[in-house]
Amino acid sequence: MATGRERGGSRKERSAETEQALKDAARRLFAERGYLNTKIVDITAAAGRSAGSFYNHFAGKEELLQALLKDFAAAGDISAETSAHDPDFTAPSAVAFHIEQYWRFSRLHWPVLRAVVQAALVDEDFARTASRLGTAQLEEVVDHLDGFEAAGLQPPGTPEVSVAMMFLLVRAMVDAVEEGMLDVTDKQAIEALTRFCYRGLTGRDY
Amino acid sequence: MATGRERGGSRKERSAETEQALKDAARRLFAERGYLNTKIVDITAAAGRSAGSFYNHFAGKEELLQALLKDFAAAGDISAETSAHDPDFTAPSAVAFHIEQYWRFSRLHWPVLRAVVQAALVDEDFARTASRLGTAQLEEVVDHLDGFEAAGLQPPGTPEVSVAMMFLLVRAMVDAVEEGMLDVTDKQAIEALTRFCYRGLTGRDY
DNA sequence: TGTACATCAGTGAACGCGCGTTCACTGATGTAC
DNA sequence: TGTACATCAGTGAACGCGCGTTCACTGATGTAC
Repeated sequence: MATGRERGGSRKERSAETEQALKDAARRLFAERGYLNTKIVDITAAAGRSAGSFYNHFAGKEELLQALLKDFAAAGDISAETSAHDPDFTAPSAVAFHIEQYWRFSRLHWPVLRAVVQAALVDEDFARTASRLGTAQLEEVVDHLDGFEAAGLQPPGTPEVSVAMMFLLVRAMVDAVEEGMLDVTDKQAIEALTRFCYRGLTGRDY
Repeated sequence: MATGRERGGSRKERSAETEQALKDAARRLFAERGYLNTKIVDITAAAGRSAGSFYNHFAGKEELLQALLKDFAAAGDISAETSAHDPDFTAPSAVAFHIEQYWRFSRLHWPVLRAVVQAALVDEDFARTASRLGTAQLEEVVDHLDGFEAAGLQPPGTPEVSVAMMFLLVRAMVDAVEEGMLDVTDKQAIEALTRFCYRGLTGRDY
């Protein structure tokens, strides 16, 4: 008996099931031991399928990761919820909002984001993807400093650099927490980041 | 003719030359294409030696990287110059000093630091090393916030988290600059970081 | 509805590539006498 | 100082491991009539 016993339905259903099982297993293994340390047989084994089955669904590990990326882009939390918000960083609440959004987004998609960063070390295409992911938010947010001059505030550097520091810090912090180097709750992290960044950007206390 | 023509001297000298050539080549290749993408034959070829020669000097790529780490630890700029300094972050100059130190250190040793991070993805031992490198500075510096209460200042989080944010940000910024994602001079970067961090830590303008 | 054939997801052993590592060999440097 | 032998850095072809990828095969689902 070659095909699954207890798995049901039509061919398409079973194929979709297997594909999903592979993606789930991959996401879990990527998170556990990293993209580079995860072998294809590890994925198929964890998904309860045979090695050969993998290639009915993906041309390779890279394509699987692309699929994971596509899934999370489809979820589209990046700019979706960020659409209706206060675009003026002179207000602490605006900074707080962006920090929290970006924090939650980064933690939620951490397994995939981390996998992309690791894949980028070895694969040209993912290097570009990673670079894009890193700078995507920047452009949408640079103009949030536009009100500074009128408010008599001076950002710590050029708008680009100032905003970049904010995002770099959040990402670095997520990494540190996920890697277990820093032991804080989400709430603590978000608060500390918000204060640090609001102060850092504006020069106002908070 | 097996051994080098134009390379001179005693056995020990020639051996030391080769070892140095391998280390130089490795450091260069690690910087160019990354630790994981650098094969042992790449190193030996770049050093103008044969593949087998490598193992007269190192048991593997990991041990070579350990040697590079040792070299840079021997240079010992980490705490050496940081010994005589102002340990009170209520003073902008103290923050500026630490930022600049850490910035220059990170950029100087960037090839090796980056290689260690990459090696950590695949090698348990380097994971520990990388973790240590990441937190080494923290402990030496947490007490620099001790004067805050007396000065009526409140850091953005616990002392650990506050100081961690500073170092994480500097490191993230070095990465961004080295990877070409951000285009700033050292001077610009150091100034922006100093203002951002001094403000972020103290809540004072600067 | 039943029968005969086609298609397709899945299987797992086998294949083969890339690369790390070994090893018999070379020729020069070091040592013994 | 000269000769004979030992040692050692370096060489590069060969070996072999790990892992990605293929492929002949199975058995179930889908289709034709």
